[in-house]
Amino acid sequence: MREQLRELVRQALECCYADNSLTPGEIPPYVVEVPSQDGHGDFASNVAMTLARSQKRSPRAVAQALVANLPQGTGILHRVEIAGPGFINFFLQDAAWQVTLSEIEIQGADYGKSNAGEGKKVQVEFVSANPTGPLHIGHGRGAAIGDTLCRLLAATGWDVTREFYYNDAGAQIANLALSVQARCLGIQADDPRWPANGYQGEYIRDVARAYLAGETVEADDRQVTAARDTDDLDAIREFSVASLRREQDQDLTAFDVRFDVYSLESELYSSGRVDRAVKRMVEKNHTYEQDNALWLRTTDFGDDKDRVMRKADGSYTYFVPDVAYHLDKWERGFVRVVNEQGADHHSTVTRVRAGLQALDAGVPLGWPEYVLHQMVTVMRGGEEVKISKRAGSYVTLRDLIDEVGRDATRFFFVMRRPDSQLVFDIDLAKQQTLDNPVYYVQYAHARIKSIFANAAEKGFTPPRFRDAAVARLETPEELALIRLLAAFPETVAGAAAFFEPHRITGYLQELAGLFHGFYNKNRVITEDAALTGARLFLLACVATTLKNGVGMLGISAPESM
RNA sequence: GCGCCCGUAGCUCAGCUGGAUAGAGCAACGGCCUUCUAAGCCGUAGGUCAUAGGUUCGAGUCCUAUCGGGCGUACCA
Repeated sequence: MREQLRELVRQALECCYADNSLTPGEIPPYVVEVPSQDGHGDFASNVAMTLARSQKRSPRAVAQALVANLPQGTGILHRVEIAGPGFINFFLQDAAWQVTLSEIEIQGADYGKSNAGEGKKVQVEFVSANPTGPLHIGHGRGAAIGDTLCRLLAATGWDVTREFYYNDAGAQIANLALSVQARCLGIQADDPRWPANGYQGEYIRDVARAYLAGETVEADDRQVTAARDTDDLDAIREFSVASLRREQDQDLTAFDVRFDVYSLESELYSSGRVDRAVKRMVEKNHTYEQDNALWLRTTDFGDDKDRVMRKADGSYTYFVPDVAYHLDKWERGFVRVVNEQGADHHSTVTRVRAGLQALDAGVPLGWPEYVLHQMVTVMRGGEEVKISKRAGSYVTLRDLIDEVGRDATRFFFVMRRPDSQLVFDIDLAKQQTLDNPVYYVQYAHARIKSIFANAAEKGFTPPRFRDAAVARLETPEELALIRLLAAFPETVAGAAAFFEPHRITGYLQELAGLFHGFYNKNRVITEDAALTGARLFLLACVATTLKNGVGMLGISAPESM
């Protein structure tokens, strides 16, 4: 609907240029939007104000010319007015909205989808936790945002690959192996023989026990049987990594998050990709030697100082394999790559992009894209739940899922802009009342289903569009609902384009709110069969949209609650 | 010190990439209800958009500076 109006405005503008009622020129950037204020029409455009300057005429005069040239007989416009400083307000015929309801029926589970991606390949890397412990709250937010982004991108026509990257070989993993080995040998954390900076969590004991018992563990991307030999550090490492990867997989599965591809940092080295990338940067003259180290001139690409690539001891700094990894992503054909990470990794953004430019491989500026989420604070009983990884006791993702449920956890994690810090109120998330936004949204869906069940007992079923007297839908609540239903596809498109899942939770809360308001004010099942049918049809459209919306968040739409 | 993010109602947050009188939920206050889903519904009040400048027809939104919070800022990942 919005697009149709944009098109009408464009046609009017070209007519004005053609008959010289406006001085011919460019088509300026302009918007057609839903006004925030009731009484300003169904849609409004600022086009006249953006043209006023170049036309050297007042915005209202420009608007006059445009309105005079609006195409006639489209059957959707009721009236048009010029208001305020020069807005053009469009009032649509009620019948124009009926198209929306027809569309929802036709598209069903696909309503809300669009095709901006045109089937092009996008990769989303998220979570990417190293296998040194259970997933914590921060990973949970990343998992929820990343997975939702994948669903949104898929819904807007992208061919999405979900990828998980981790390190199974570095210093932290060696530390993990030593910690498990110590537990195997019965060494306690307060023992002088305990490894420096060893992992003290209870889960380390579990891994050690399983290793000694000769268990076999199977993760999504690897399977290992314990060698039971406490001297074989390599075997302990392999087993520990597999064990913790399996733990993470179980948590992610409980969260309904899955990956298509797992990538290992160690493979970047063993395959020679790291060396190849370094060699190429050297050949392209973006590096220099100084103080026994190899430096990348990242200042050529917007960094505030150059960065060391290869240390005096011959090993690479952390961003080098990251550059090699992203070159690999590029060579795999992803025209877009999105990295979802905690904001504490933001320093890598400039370096990885600089490294890719230094490779001169045709990678566009600003590739890859990043979504960095801020910290999560967990509140219970009005107090902050302290997270202490060192002590080995902290709120894990699994704890949260077990306590408040998958749906509520996911909803809360994506409810805020990734950019802003998030307060996770456990008490609110658990509440079975309408104060809880998840409950509020899901209950709207369940309530509609309940009404359908009630209607069925009285012999009513929701009709097909062609049999529904949709013209009978004329109360303010009904019209507001239809208008909001019509805005769902563009809301999804915006959320996907700007990587902002919270637009979906906001939309769903608003839609649920309008529905509950409608419900409280109007009876659905009445003696008036035609009106009852029309309302049942409307509610079927609301239910479809709610279900599609929560589906994009990976959340269920219960039939009853 | 430098970089990135944030600062909007008492609290938690929106504000659709510069538009009209800045919104929602909770809490507060006032009323109604016992009717398809259940303590629910309606209404009222609440603001110098951190501060000060700037850009322009128009700024919560863009620019500069300052203040406050978070995260980075190692030849750690």
